[in-house]
Amino acid sequence: MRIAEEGSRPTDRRAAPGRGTTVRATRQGDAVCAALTETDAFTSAQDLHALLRAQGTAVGLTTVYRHLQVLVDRGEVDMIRRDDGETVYRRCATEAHHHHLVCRECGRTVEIAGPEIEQWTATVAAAEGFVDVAHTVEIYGTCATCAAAAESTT
Amino acid sequence: MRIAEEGSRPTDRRAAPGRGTTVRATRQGDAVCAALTETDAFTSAQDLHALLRAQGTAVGLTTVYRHLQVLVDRGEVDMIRRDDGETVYRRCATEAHHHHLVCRECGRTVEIAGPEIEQWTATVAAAEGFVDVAHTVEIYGTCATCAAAAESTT
DNA sequence: CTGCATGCAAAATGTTTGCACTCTA
DNA sequence: TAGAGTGCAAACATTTTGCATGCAG
Repeated sequence: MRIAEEGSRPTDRRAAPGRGTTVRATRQGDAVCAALTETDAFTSAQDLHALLRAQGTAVGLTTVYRHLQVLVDRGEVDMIRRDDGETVYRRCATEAHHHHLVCRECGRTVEIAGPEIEQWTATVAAAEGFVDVAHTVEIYGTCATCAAAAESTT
Repeated sequence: MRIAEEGSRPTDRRAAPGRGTTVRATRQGDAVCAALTETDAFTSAQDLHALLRAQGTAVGLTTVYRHLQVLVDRGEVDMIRRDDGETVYRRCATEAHHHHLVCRECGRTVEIAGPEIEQWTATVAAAEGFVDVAHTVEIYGTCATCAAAAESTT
């Protein structure tokens, strides 16, 4: 069993809290942040890159990845791995622990808090003697809008 | 937003129910099944391949992937995507819907049923107007054994 | 001016596919 | 013997890294 080695590298740099990506304000950094703020859906680095490019803001794919990574490390952005393997990112309203209800059509996402779930996972894990517990809970479905659209098409 | 295209290809072939991988019994197919049955942990195709090879059973990596895919399609094997991107497989006791409590050290897994979770996700999704709902719930932690081992090492 | 940030090209992963060959039924 | 199964090599897709250059502070 392989465990991803967590880099304890000196990424201790912290920029002006509130805005910004890394220590410096750059056109690219702002662009990534902006693009991420504008969309409500979980977006992949590739899509984000294409989006920026189409929008006229030229940013290297590498740079997009790097900024996303920093934002995730900083907890400003949520990251989940889609079933097809792509990693998707989203700027969530709360930095507190929460889960997502994602529309599999349009990607629109609703943040949900579930005290009962936290409780349940903790209980279950404890019952089996597990410690240092974490969990992933994501709900996928079709939102009302997309369902209606599909309906009218059919 | 890209949705993985579900192959509705003519994989309608069904072998003797109970054992087997595909329609024919082969050394490789049996080996993959056996290896999967022997371990209690979620295992990646790569690890499974290495395992078989080390064990003396030469099987191509491609073949391992193909058998795993078939087994998953058939519902005989559970598949989840690890955080680091690798897809891991496991033969579960029940083919019914359930979740997993996975030890992040040794990979040992406990299958858990959570009626309250099913209930909760359905309720939450419905409240937001989502239909055709599915969910993923996995709990990760360190099992008692591994925790004890870590303890004595420290 | 200093050195963080950028981005191209190339490497690394993990997984899938084309195709000729093998072996089961 | 027919064709499912196998496996090598190559294609793929996504993400990461090396390195020379550019720009913010």
